[in-house]
Amino acid sequence: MGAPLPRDPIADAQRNWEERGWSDVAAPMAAITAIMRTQQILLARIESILKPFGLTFARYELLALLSFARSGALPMNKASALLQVHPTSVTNAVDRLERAGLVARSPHPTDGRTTLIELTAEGRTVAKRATAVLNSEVFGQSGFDPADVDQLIRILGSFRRNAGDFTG
Amino acid sequence: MGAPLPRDPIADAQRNWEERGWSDVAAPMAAITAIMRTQQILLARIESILKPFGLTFARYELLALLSFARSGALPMNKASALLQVHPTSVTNAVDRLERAGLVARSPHPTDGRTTLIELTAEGRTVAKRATAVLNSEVFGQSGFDPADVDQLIRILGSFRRNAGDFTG
DNA sequence: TCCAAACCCTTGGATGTCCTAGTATATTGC
DNA sequence: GCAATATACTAGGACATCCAAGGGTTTGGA
Repeated sequence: MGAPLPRDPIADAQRNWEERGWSDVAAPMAAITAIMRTQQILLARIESILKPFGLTFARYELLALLSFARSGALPMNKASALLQVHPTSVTNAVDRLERAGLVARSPHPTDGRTTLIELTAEGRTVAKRATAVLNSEVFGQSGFDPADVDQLIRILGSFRRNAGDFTG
Repeated sequence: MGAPLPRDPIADAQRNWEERGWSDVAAPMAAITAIMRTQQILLARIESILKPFGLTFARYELLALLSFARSGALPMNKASALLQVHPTSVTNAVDRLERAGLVARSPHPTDGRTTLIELTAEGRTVAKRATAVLNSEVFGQSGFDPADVDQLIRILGSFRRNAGDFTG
């Protein structure tokens, strides 16, 4: 977006917090703000990698999820739950993926309320290729030290559990 | 959004990656996905706290930034650089904050291209109140262990530096 | 001096997310 | 068996983010 700043703006914010007498919450504020910014950076990287495939991260996540489903199909509400996004976001993603010919909607055999999303052959191919590039270009060059990756998984996993994402 | 899942969907994804022979990138994939999800959770918490003030996180960040500026005013491009967002996002936020009477645009005294954003008296008051609630309700109850907060600041700070956010 | 290049902000368009409501189908309870 | 409640998906609206383009202002080199 722009040239690197001469100073870390989040560290500056943390100092500002401390100077105002909010030392007790300055560090968590900095950590949370850093998570926000890191997500933004990672998302931009991922989207730039997926752009040639005509995918966004939201659509890729859905494709990837379907590719791991035994039957290659999932009910919309299941996808919504597993991806932890609002049902309308799934509707949106499926609309676009369907128009691109990567997934297809089909009625649930026994529950008339439910719609199944199924990968098409092309969808499976695109998912595979996109994953390969993502693995080599993003996940394989995450910029995180291996030990730090473990720390992140542990810390954020604990946070997500406490936030009510899962119970396991 | 929904009830807690019986299993951690990100841990499942990591297992799926490993089973497909992508063990070398399974952990970074899980860590990155966890960052995405954590950001989503935190953003939702913050936005729900800010809603009564008529603010979103993007607008709050701009208000907070202005409240720490010596003169209480900043050029748009400076705000864009410090918040690390696209200039059009700042335009958008300023439009809404200005309509709400919390900031005011004024021409730069010497550079005709530049627009200064300035906090109004009400903007300063709202920023102060919103910060107080955010400190007590979010940052003060982040759900992160203090030691983990330090880890996050270190790990993500290093990542952001490597990503080109800052050089200091 | 003067025009091209650089810089600043805004407009318009595409996407994603959530919320609220509305329609259709299932399930439950009387 | 039928009405009330719950569940599943979709439509429309509000926001935020980014990109591409356009119009105005400054700067800098020929």
